Amino acid sequence: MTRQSGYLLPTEKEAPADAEATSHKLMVRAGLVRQLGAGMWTYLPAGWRAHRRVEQIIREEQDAIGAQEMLMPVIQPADLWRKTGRYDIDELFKLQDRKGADLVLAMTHEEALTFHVAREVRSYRDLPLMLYHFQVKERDEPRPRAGVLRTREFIMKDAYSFDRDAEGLDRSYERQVDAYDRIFERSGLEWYRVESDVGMMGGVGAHEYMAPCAAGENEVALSDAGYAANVEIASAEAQAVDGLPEPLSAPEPVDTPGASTIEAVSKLLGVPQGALIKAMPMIRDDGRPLLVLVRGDHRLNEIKLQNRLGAPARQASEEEIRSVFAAPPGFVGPVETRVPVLADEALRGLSGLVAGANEPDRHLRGVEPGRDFEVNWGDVRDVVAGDRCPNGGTIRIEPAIEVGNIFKLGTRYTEPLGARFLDENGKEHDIWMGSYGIGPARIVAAAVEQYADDRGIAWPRALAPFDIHLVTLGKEGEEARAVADRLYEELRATGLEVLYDDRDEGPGSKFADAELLGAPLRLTVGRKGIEAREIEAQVRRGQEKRTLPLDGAVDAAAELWRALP
RNA sequence: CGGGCUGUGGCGCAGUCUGGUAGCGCGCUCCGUUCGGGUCGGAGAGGUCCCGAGUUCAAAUCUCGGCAGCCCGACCA
Repeated sequence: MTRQSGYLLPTEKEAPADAEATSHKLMVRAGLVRQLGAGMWTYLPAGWRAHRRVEQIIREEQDAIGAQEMLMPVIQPADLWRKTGRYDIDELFKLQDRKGADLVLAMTHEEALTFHVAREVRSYRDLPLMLYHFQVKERDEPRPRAGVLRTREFIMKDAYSFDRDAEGLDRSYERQVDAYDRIFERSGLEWYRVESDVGMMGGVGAHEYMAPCAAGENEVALSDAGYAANVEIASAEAQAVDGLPEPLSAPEPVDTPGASTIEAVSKLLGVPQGALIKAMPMIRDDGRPLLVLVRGDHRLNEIKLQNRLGAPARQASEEEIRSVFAAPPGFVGPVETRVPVLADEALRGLSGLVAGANEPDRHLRGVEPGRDFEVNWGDVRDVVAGDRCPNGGTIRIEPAIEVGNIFKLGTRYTEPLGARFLDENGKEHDIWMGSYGIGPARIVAAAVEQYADDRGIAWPRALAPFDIHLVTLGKEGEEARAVADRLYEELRATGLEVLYDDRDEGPGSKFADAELLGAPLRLTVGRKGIEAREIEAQVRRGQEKRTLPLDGAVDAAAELWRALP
């Protein structure tokens, strides 16, 4: 029953005062969602419709690659999480039952499913296996934000593959890549598949699916030549520095009183920032110090550094800089330092550089890595727009929202949870595992972000809560009302999802609400049109209007709808 | 976790500095009017001023403590 007169669709003229993101404002204004607390959101009927449409696309594509839908609990024994070493994650909600037993609210379901697989799968004959469910995830986010884009509770489709070896995992992973490509293609979103960091998940490979939009929390490095990677791991050739100083035969000191920042030194000495060596004193996880160098106009990428080192590292405190690095903060440099040096590739081959002198108010110029100090090399900087891709393209950087991610986990979870199988020779092996997540709410929000205009949402056809918004301007007893009533029934009979605005409102507010809610096609039945034996059709994207003959209007509308994006 | 901001009918806000009857717009109810782009007029309903303690004859307003929400950053499976 989707007559608007009886449907809970509370639209608002004004957005919540504290909303910033487009999707946050519009999803509230259009009556799709309401907030219950920080990072806690209720889906009202129309919003839940959009969510379910996304779910259904995902479900169909998962089923199509042989994944089997199931359901696992959110509340779980803490022991499982202790076994995989994830119990101490801050984002994990922890609680106790009345007996004092430790429980957690699951943030994903690797532990639970691997627990079951460890018990039910004994033989290579049981593999490969692909399972999934749609289930609430709970995460104690340090900072929920932007409406439904980052919440503490959300529904995720998470799928898990189980294979006998790495080759099997590769095949399962490729099947999910195909399924995900189809899911996002069908959703109508603009999207990229990008290489990504494996993060805390552990494992051996990962991709993220990104939907570009202004409210996105991630940055994606792209090139027209087809390169696509999360900036967290993106790699490219640095642009040359304009105006590098002439090389010197040996470093020479130069007074730089008070110039402890790249900008200050650059200005004081009249050299470009790219001619400076930015020296970052770091302390590795095992306590060993390390001096990391990047070009002055570049930024250190801590994820790439961590991957290069194989272990986390943090910035040294000022105290540690003085004691361990024997240098005043702001004037640290690689020449005659007492700690190992790791330099970014962008510094390779450069000379005539300026670096800290490890004494107060002084720098060295004419520095050349390799000649003036021993160095290990690594790619540890953020790429910047304009860098050259290995394949020839030029990097640009766009904000994007992560709408899906896929991981090759390997034996990260199966090993600690004892998920093993016997091969043909009766020999036992760990099962190889992959995990594949999608957040339907983010797909909904990304669609709102990508296609909104100044009047409201403009859904892609695949995700709209309603296919057609039928608006009657006729009052009870008028012909326009009777015609619209009939049209409503006939449209529904074709299988289209129709929202019928039969409210006793003026045309202005009905049109405004329809454009705010954003169904791809609006049909208007009014007295003027009836007299001319026609109804008006307006395509939401671009607001193009046309008239359809009243006779055969249902078929004409359905045909028009099918042609929409 | 660091920085900033905000809590006043359903929504958006004023009032707080300078203590003294709680206000405006939208929305809501009823009557009339209008009816292809948020009509117009009239009459109404609706508020623990986030919570607690304190100062005072008197607190939305001053003081102290707490809670909640938002934004930036850190963080983020």
